[in-house]
Amino acid sequence: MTVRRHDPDRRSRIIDVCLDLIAEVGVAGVSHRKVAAAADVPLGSMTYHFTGMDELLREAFGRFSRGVSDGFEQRMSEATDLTTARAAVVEIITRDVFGTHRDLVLTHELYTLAAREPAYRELTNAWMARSRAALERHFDPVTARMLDALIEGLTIHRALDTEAPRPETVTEAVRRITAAG
Amino acid sequence: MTVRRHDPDRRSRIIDVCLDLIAEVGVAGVSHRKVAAAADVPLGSMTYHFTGMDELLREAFGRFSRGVSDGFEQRMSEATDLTTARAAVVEIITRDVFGTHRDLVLTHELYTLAAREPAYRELTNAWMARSRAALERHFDPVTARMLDALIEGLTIHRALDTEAPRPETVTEAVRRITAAG
DNA sequence: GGGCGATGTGTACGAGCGTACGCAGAGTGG
DNA sequence: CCACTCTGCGTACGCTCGTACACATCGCCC
Repeated sequence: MTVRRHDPDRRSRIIDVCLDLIAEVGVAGVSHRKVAAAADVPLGSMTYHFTGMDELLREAFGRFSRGVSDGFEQRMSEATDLTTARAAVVEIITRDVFGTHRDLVLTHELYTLAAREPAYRELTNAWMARSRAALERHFDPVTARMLDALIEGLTIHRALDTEAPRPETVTEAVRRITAAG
Repeated sequence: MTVRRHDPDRRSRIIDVCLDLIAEVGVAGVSHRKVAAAADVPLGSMTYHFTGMDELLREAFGRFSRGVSDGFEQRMSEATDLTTARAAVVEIITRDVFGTHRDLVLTHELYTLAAREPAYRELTNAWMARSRAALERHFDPVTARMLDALIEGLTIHRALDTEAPRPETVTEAVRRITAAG
């Protein structure tokens, strides 16, 4: 009948496609059938590779948050002193994190899940812990914590507000937070 | 047959119940039928009072965001000088905004919708504009903007992180941001 | 009192969903 | 070349969904 396709990356590809689909239509709009169609795999593959929608979602968001964290750490590891560290934070806010609409949407979808279900909160916890750790390479723990929150807030407002904060505002905010107490 | 119940607040009650339901099971889990059952109205009332799910959701989140904004303005209007204004902001972060789990979840659900659909972004825009205006009663526009973002970030982290930022951290962050440039 | 809009409701239909499950077919040991 | 196993797939079932629509009931005006 149909050619039995032997691609060992199928499971992984399903996860990627699932993320794309979530970004497009939201967690609410995702179904086994749609993912299967988008990934060009038979419906049966869904139940074969994943015990259910929940497992798929958790793996997808795990992959996503790890990816964002990687970028964050990368960016911070390139800084060598206070000045470059500050600049790195500004870069993260204004370019990295939600550089793409996809990332923005996915982040909020994850937060929404995390707000309701503890299982997903483990993902956000790990994510935030890694962010803070990366920031603590250059700032004291308390400042790192504030910075992390500031990054979060500015990025969200940049995305959800019509008039985004101007670059100078971001730079100034980072300066104030990182100014020695 | 069934007693025709004449309550003129039915439409309004449906909206309230819808918000509760969203908080409980998420936008994804809400359906006409569930709302109808929870509000104790016949299924037909749904289509009678609302053209569709979208209208219901938009009205519900409109009511919600207006309510939160009201609280925000209230709190800020009580401040009289820099010290009390700072304290008010701290209060907002640590107690008001997402004092209840319900508010937290609803906010994220709204953000998620806003991230994808412009129609809902109008709600978040208005919300943020009002927040900023309230802050500008006590702070210059640029500082107000930063503060708004900081409030956002700290509140989210307070909700989605296992180890919430300590109260002193919040106070200190507000102090740094509002310190004269 | 009787007719008639307006208001509100019950029901039925078709679409889309997750999941279970029987079965095809490739690989392998004899 | 056969038999058996294990990977992977197609299909069908039962359910929930949004929506349309025919109909009941109320208040009002003549």
